[in-house]
Amino acid sequence: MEKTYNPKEFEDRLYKEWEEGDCFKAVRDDSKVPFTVMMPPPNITGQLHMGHAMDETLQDTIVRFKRMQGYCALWLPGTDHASIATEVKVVEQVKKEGLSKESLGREGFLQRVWQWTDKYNARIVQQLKKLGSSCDWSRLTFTMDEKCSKAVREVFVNLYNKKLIYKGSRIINWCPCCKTGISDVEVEYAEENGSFWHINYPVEGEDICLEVATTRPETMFGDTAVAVNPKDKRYKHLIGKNVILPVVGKAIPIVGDEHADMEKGTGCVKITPAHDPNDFEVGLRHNLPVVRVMNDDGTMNELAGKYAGLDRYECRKKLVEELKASGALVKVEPHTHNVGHCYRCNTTIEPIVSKQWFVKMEKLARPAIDAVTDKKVTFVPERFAKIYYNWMENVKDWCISRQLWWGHRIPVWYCEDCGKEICVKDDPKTCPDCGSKRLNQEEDVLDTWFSSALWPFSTLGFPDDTSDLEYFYPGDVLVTGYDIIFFWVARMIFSGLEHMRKVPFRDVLIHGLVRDEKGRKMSKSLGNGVDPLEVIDKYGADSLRFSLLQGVAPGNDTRYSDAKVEACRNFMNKIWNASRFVIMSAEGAKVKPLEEVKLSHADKWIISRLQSAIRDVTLTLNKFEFGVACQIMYDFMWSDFCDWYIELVKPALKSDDEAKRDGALSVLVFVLENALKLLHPFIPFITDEIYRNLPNTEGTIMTKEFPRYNAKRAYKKDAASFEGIKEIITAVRAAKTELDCPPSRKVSLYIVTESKRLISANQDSILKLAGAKEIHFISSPEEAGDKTVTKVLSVGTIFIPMGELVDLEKEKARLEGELEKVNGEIQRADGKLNNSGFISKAPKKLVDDERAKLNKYVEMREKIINQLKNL
RNA sequence: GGGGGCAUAGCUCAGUUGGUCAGAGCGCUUGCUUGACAUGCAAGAGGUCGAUGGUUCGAGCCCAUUUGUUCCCACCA
Repeated sequence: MEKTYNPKEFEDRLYKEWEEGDCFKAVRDDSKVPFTVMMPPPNITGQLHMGHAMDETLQDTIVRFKRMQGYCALWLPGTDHASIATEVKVVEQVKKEGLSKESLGREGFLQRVWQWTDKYNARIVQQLKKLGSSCDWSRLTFTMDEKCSKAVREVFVNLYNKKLIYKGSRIINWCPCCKTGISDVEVEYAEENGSFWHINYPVEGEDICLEVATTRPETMFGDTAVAVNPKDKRYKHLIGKNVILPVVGKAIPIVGDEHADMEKGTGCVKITPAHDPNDFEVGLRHNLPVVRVMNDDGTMNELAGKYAGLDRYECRKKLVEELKASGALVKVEPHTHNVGHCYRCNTTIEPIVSKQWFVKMEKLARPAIDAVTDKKVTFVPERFAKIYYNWMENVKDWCISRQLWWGHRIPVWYCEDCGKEICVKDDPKTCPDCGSKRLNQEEDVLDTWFSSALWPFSTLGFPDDTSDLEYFYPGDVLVTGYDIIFFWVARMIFSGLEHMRKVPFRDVLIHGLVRDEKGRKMSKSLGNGVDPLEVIDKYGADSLRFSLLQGVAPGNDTRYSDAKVEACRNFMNKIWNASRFVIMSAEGAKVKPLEEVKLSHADKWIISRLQSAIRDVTLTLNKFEFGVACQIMYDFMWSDFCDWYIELVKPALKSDDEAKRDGALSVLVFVLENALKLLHPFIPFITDEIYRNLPNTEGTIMTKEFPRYNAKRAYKKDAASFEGIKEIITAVRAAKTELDCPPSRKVSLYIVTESKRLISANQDSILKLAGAKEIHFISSPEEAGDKTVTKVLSVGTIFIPMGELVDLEKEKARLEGELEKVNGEIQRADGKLNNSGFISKAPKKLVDDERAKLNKYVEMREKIINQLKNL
């Protein structure tokens, strides 16, 4: 093995071996319990970013853990066609060649998108592999694959037949740039400085005007009423009369509607049903005509009269001028308001009435809410369930049609002859009513999330009753960020319930965002994104993975920093070197099973620590507490194993006693091998590379059994008593530092203790690690001489003669400090024990422990006081 | 307007049924070429856990109020 950890040397090689060895493949095995994770399919438009890196690392860790535990673990990968995002990109691309969607035609354009897909699909898969993702690539699914299309049609037709899908005129968010409707969740709001134009609408036949205010004056061409509140005394009497629309000169009615807020502005509202969601509702209540005055590209249509063909903002400018000139414009106020923007191109959204397809949500939402209340689906952390409820309980019908070309085309045909609407799974040849062959398919495609919603079962062969679907559905855990709970998680839950009659997964593990070093969201516009591949190139995939898990609380955002990855890389280096030491020491030695080894206190101690680590890592991983699990392994490897155990066994390794040497080595190898297995789900590459170099191993670590807690090997008592040895060593080291004594100077130790046997047995370790030359057991402090440094410990009291090296004043000060500390402890314990509430109500064990502590401290105090006297 | 999150050592953050929980990493101080590792070793300094009140024998941990900060949803004629 090389001297320093060099991940580049083995990461790609190992991944290839895993893949070629079919280690990721999940094949139905009825002797095993399935464990299913569906990868949230990354968009083919994107590169792998830190958010993916975190998402995939979490999933991979869970899956590797479960796989090693003996589950038939399936991690199914895939990619998403991302209809609008991809279409925008490809339009941009062909634009550079002077082409457009229209010039290419539907077929031609889609061909280009497929080319694009093939290229970038491969790229993202490659990137996922670099991370070490152990997914079953033989099942890689693209949301536009044949099997997904089949599922989409099945579901669409079923919902259509159940009347849960309908076509209707509604106000939708229209993006004039993408020329498609987008769903509410795809709209991003931002504060903008605009104006409030106050316009006078003269009342017909009266000498008064109603003043209305608007932020979008150009929509006045579509006004079909002015509303006032029916309770408003100022205007009540005018209800039923008409106002004259300025510029247009058309008479429109004054209606009474609650929507008009008496407190707000003048209390009069212009009603434009075709261009405002609230106005649309008002229009329905009063049976007002819906007059659309804008084209799909954001220009005004012929109803805008002389402004027809002008862009909406150009029209606004000119119209305002005209209103001003005619005196209709009362005033203009500056006004900041939230304006919706397209999440893809950031163009200002125009609410426009339009014919769209919708999924009726009411009936679907109820069971989906119940599934979470009934704990059939559990959000981790729990608080995200609230966000889910909040949305589900107020969910509106889902607009699923998009005026795009890239996506699943809506399976509805219209008969050119009799006008029949046909919705069927297989392309119809003739009209079932009139037999006509002149059928035209609906132009619109479906919202991307329509196919994503089916992901948990479309990937397994739905609607066919496949063996996989039966075995692997429902999934066990879905891992994703909190930003797509609405878009995706909610829709998968109700889709699973509706079409599979079962929830799609039991747990939803929600993680936070990976932010930049300053805590800002990583974004293209800020240019602060960190490329995971560059990080992997620099530090290795394991370091990146570990840094994304360690110290992160479930559901919380985390900051990326090079410093953190570097710290993790150092940990990898530590593991690497410790292993190198073990492997080098093992050369030529016999590694025996633990049963054949006589175990020392230190051996039992480290094995005991290992058992704790096994127990706690298993426990925390089952609860998805990755941050805690990482910390346990970090401390175990670095502190317990490297800093203590390896140092402790070095003498034995150099010993001439073969049995002793082989024994120590057997324990070293045993502990390391188990630790590597515990670490493998987090850091798969380095653990496997080392594992393959360990004696008596064969093949890859990833298919080995995850360690199980062994109570017999917990050695609780031995482990606890060995802590006393560590205490002595630490105390001597500290004494030297406190007195500026070089650590290399060997000192004599005098010990008053009742644990003589324990200390004798570990004499070599103490001498070596504490830097001592001899240990004398004495029965009274005087035997140590009069000038000593004293350490009062739970295993006994140690005295170190310091001769002239000792600064008496310094030692006195130290002891006084110590005395103060002990006094504090006594006071605390005393207080507790004098509290009758504590004595009577706290568990007996705690009270006893406290009493024991008090006794110990009182004893210590006496000893320290004695020592001070001696000085 | 509705709902969250966060506030713990100089910095970034852990702390999940209230009882060795006051922690880690980085940074800082002091000392170490201790034959796995200076991407290292040893010993340290550093925090009244945002504020106030409450529940409890006992509270970063539970409740109420409050301050600051941040996010999501809704609305904004």
